[in-house]
Amino acid sequence: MDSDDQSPFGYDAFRRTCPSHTVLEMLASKWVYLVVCALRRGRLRNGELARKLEGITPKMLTQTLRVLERDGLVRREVFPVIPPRVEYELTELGQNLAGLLNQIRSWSEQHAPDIKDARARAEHGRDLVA
Amino acid sequence: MDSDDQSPFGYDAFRRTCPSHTVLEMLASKWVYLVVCALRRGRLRNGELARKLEGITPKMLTQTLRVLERDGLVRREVFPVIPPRVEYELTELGQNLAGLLNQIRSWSEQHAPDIKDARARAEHGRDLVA
DNA sequence: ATATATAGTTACCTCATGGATAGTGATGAC
DNA sequence: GTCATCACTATCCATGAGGTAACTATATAT
Repeated sequence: MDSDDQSPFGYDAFRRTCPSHTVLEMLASKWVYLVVCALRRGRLRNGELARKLEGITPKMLTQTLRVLERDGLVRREVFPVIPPRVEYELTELGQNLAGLLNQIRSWSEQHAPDIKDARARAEHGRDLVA
Repeated sequence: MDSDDQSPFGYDAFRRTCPSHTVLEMLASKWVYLVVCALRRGRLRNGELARKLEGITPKMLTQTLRVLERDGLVRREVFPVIPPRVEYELTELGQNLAGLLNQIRSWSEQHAPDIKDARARAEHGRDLVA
């Protein structure tokens, strides 16, 4: 893909026309990555998710799941019983996204050390730079 | 890569130990994607970047470039002349990141339509769902 | 003397994200 | 009657990312 030239520059154009923006915006959300990872192995109930995602509040869990559902990445199934039972699972699209997350993780595992090194060099600053 | 089980759950653990967090955090920044794309074709001066990235303010341009420089993705070269001349270019690591951005764009181009469809379905809501 | 060009700073303000906390509804167990 | 369970929902509030606008320094050109 070398068609970078047609890419919109300027943030407004980027947001309106570049598909990457949609995805990046999702991934920027604090819990999306974790929720998708948690669901990779199969369907889970709300409570199971809440326990698995240590530190998440019910509000953020629901909010995240609603966004994911709206975007077609997660399927929500409600069992009309009492007490309530609700299960969540990745759709095909969601599993596909998990694949992208693997690519990102793979890149990160390869290169995060370089970034950390650069940060360390920048932090200790010029006392080391002759 | 199937080693999802060792992945930290809970946001704090994620942040401290998962390399993906470092990268995702970067990509969440509003201008990083655009700046890296702008520099893909070669080095540019500050003013050239400012003109290319329609809508960016000098503050955000500098801020973004400083972060990228600190993380070893961008090299900054200062020419001691007046008026000042400063050029920026991607490091090898930065070009590598551009590769990841291409993967993300590729995925996005393939699947963003599905996401948009899902959103449209969610918006018009249940009046269409029998 | 004044204007211009370049590459930034600096101070201030706004608004969205997300955290904290408490409340809701329905039913079966005790 | 009331307590527990489960899956939320509602409300308020703090933090920080990012926007706005004005200011800086220096040498050359006029």
